[in-house]
Amino acid sequence: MARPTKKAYLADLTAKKNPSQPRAKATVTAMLDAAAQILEREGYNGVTTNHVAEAAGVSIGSLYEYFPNKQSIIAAALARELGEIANEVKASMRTALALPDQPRGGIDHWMRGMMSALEKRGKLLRVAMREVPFFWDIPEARDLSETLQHIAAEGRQKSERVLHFEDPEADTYLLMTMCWAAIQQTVLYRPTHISRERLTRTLVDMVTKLL
Amino acid sequence: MARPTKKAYLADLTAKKNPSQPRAKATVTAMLDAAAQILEREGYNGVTTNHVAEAAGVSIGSLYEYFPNKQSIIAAALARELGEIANEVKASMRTALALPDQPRGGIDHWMRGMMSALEKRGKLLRVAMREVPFFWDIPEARDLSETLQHIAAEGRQKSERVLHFEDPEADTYLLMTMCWAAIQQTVLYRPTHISRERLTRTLVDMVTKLL
DNA sequence: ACTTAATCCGAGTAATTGCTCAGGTCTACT
DNA sequence: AGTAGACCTGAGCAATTACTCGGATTAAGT
Repeated sequence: MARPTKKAYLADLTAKKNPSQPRAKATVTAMLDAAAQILEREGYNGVTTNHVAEAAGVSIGSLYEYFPNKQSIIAAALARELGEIANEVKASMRTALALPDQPRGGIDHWMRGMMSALEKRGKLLRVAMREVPFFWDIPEARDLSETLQHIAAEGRQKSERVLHFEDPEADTYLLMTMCWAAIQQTVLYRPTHISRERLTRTLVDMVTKLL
Repeated sequence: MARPTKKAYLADLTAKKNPSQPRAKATVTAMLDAAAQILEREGYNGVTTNHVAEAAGVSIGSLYEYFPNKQSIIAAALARELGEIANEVKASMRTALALPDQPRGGIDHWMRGMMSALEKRGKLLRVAMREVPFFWDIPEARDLSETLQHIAAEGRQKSERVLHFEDPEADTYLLMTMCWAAIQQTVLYRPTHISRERLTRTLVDMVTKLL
């Protein structure tokens, strides 16, 4: 029945049915592409089911063949993107750890890795985090935060250095949080008068100094 | 004309008419209270004009006597809150600078000041920043960011200390951004396993160490 | 008391939009 | 060829909701 029933937040964000034939898989991909594109261009309230279907080149009925509701479509599109970010960040950490000139070189490489992973999807992420009410209910979004924490802990261990504060756990958490937040801030909400490059260097300096 | 006309983002967020009589002033206050309360409780998409009017104890017609559209009501409610935050943060900085035990004592006081200013309005701010599409178009929101930067620059000057990096301007900007982001993170999106107090101490430690 | 303007009312309207359903078409498999 | 089921269609329903407008009520100024 028509509109979302009052409290629409707890709607299930999971898929309804899985496409088995290749034709259907292509259709679903097209749907996710369309959803992401419209979300990025028009904002959350600009995403309408009819619009998504049209942009994907399918009919509304087909949308609801694979997704139980509008939110699950958006959630799926974002989940896909978030998964890729997580992979890139992980890969970036791996190569960073293999680098000489530790810890500075590693940190530098990693920071830039995180930045570029976010930057590629800057517009979409900005909208997602600013406007999508259930963004943090998407499992992949929570996962990304956790992944970052794990990576940070791992990196600290492997490079065999420790923060010279009282409590390594809290310190790592906070440092990671701060770096991630600063990167988000600079990449997603572009600062005006200071160049990206200078910020990166300063950030690396700070972290290095704290280790 | 019913619904918002296609692209609703550039709608004017300014008030329509100013209340002159005290009765009207009370009415407008009630409207803003209602808007804030509903936004906090129901989320952005839960805010409907009829609902706001009802909660404020007035009729819809009266709403549109003072606001040109729905968005301007929410914007006004948030602007009021943001202004108060700015004031509290400024005040906190003033007393921080007057404290003995600089810089550590000052930083500690200031951090806690910012935290409590955010904490008082935690739920509302969380919704506002996560869901309100035009949040950063509200002048008071931009102002707050600028105010923070000014305060940081001022504080650095007055306490006559400098970051030992290459570029004081970028350093101050970034440090401020990071602190603010970390505070937002911890206050608005409560971290699970680490206590608020420990985070505060760690944050103060870090900043102190960097100065 | 009279006028004028400010303030308030609230039923109604026009547009929007998530989603259903009754049926079509295509694919895989026997 | 036949059939089961996967896949797709799209007109239309039902609910929602921002906003208008004609008029009532209250306050201010004289």
